[in-house]
This record gives sequence, C-alpha cells and structure tokens, in this order.
Amino acid sequence: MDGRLPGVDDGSPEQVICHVDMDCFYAACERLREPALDDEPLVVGMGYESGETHGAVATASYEAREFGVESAMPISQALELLPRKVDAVDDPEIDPDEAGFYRTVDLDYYESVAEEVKAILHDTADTVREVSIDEAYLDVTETVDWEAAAAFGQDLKDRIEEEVGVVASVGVAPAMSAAKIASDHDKPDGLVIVEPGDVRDFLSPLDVEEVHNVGPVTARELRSMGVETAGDLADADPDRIDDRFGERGREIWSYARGEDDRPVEPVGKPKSLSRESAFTEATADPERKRDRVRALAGDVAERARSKDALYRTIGIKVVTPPFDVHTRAESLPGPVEDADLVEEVALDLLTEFRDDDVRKVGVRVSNLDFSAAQQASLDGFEDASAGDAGSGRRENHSLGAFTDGDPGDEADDADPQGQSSLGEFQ
DNA sequence: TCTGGGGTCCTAGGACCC
DNA sequence: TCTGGGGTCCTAGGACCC
Repeated sequence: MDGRLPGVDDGSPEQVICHVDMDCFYAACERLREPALDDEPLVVGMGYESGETHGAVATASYEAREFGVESAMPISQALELLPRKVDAVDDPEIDPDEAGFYRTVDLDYYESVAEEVKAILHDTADTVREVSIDEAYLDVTETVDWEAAAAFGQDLKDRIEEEVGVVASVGVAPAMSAAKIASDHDKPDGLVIVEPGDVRDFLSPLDVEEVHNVGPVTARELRSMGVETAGDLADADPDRIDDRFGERGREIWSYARGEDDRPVEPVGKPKSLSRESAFTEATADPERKRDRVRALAGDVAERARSKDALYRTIGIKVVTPPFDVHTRAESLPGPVEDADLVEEVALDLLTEFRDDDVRKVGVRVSNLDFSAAQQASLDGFEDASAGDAGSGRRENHSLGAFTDGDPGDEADDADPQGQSSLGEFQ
C-alpha cells in the first residue's frame, strides 16, 4: 500500500495539496528587522499612526493574543487590553510587564519578505496559487505521495525558516478546503497531514464556522438550524442547505464532507482595483469628502496605469454611520485609461452624499481590460495610444497586427489568453 | 467597541431587446 | 390591452476571505 488509490492512473485524480500559511506574518516581518521585539507582545495596526488610537489590528503576536487582542479589533480596544509599553514610562497606572509594542503596517517591506517565501514555493512546486501575501496552495500530486507528505512538509517549513527567517504552518490534504483547515489546525509552527481516508473524521468535530465560505452570518443561521459542527453540516440534508443558501449551500456542504475537486490554479489578472480611506471621525463637510475622493481617484488611476489596465466602470463607496455601506457605479461605452475621468465620475457620484455624515470613502475601477497591454507586448512595441486614450471609446481594437489581416474573427475579442493569464503574477 | 483596506463572488431587480 | 418567454447588461447590496 503506497497510500495512493489505484484510480490515480485511470483519470480519477487523487490530489495531494499543500497549504502554506505564515504565522502572524506582519508581526514576524517586524521582528525580522527589529529582533528586540522577539517574544514581546506585538500589535501591527492598519490605519494606525504611532501614538494614535485609531485603526484596526492587522496582526497580533501570540504574546499579544494572551491579553485578548485579536485580529480586526479596533486599536482603541486593543490598547485597553494591552497598553503601549512606551506609555508606561509616564503612567504609573501601567505595569510594564502588562504592556506591549505597537507598529504600523508597512506593506512594502512585508511584500519584499513575501517574495523570498514565494520564490521557495515556486521552487518547490510547479503549480502554486498565491492567495494573499502570506498564504498559498501548492499542487504536489506529481511529486509527493502520502508516505512522503510529512517529510515534504517539514522540509518546506525548515527551508522557509532557515532562508527567510519566518515561520510557516503547513497542511497537506487531498483537497484545497481540507488542506487549508489542516494548516490552521496546529498553528503556530504547525504541520498536519490529512490522508484521503481520514478527511471526514478530521473535519467532523470542527466548528461549522471553520468551513471555508462559512462566515459569521451563515454560521449563525446554520446554528439556528441545529448545525453546529462540520460533521453536522456534512450529515445534513443537502436540499435543506440548498434551499436556505442557494449555490453556496451546495459548496459548503461539500467542503464539510471533504469533497472539493477544485484544481490549484495560479491567480489571474485582477477584476477590479480600489482604494479606500476612513476619516478620523465622520464628517459632513463636502470639501473634505471631495478632497479625499480626488486623492483616491488619482491613486486608483495611477495603479491601473502601472498595471496596464483599462477600465470600463468607475465607482465609489461611501460608508455612513453607524456602518452603512453604499456603492454607486457608472459604466462607460468602452474601456479607457483616463485619470481625469476617474476623478470626474467619482466626484459626480459623490454628489448624492453631499450632505451626509460620512466615515469612509472609496474609489474603484472595474470591468478591467488588459488586452491592449497584451497586444502591445505581443507586437513588440509600446502601445502609444494607451497613454492618452482620453475620454473616448477604445473598444474593439483590432488584432490584425498578429492575426495577419483577419478582421472578421470577432470571437478574438474574448481572447482566451487574456482571461486565464499565462501564469504570471502581479 | 465607535470598525482598516484590498479583494472575489453571488443575488436580485430593472431596462432593454427579440 | 394585458399577455408570453428568453436573454443580456447594469447597478446595488451582501457575504466572505485575508
């Protein structure tokens, strides 16, 4: 028995999937360049400025979690649980032993560390799906069998720790959904192998909210139906789950049973690009709102330009107290690259909220089109018109340059190569 | 406890077309 | 003169993920 099912050769694939998840990645990065933070309670805050109380917790080290600090928690709340160590100097109320360190998110630096980790992953497996800065799936079906899975996972962990200096948790299972749960199961520094025959037993006792795509809302509703664990969900009547949750119902039901045949695929081109920003406190001042939207529009347009993305839809997001999210969007006749237009449309959409109290605004471009850039690179020269597409329509640019004059083929507009990316990453 | 920022996908309703 | 059905595109909202 080599751990592989006999069916592996006759077209019924038994996948071997590895999920890699960095432990407290932002905090680990901060410690990499500031080793004095090792073993200290450490909170990395987003939208947080040193000395301030605004923002939210992006990552809390395990030492900080001991104090009750959690991810996504408001910094103000984290500070009540875990005061800043620097404040203990002037404040006799604060016990320095019950205090911690706070740092601001520095994504550029974390990206640079992540690059080193990703290089190891790509060196380890041919097929890698980078889910986020600190997480990836590897398909190692061709190179790892179940007997070797534990050694493989340990080697990968060792390599990441030795070469980069951060710690990863690793899960290996026959499906993406199970592998993800496995990597999370013994965090930090975890290594969990779930062989094909053990998946149901492994998942069964877990809280239903641990199933991928089951969030707080769905979990609450499932509990009200008497479904508390993944095992309960796996045993539930699928029609009942379907009725309640539609398309997603069948999905979470399958995941709870360990049934998930999604292939590991590299992430393609983005579908939208956005920037958003919160005010320190809600404001009704129209000029402040407009100024912020102008700045965000400029950022988004610049980011799209740098990625050679044309866009056909421009939208805004407005959050009003207590936390009501409103979105407005407008589609253009054809894809453009035009920073002035992004600003103009965004400001126009904002007028509806001119007099409202607003705590956060955002700008987004979607309906992205990368074909112009692709054609430019295929043609081997710069697409001179991409820089000044203006407010005009630039749809249906012909592909004649390399189809050698066959303008009748409208189907080329769908450009399959453009859809599924060629395995390149942002 | 007054809640950051960047994404994806799904659903539902309305406009419009044939 | 209220009577079908199918399809697409667009907008808005919501749930979820990291």
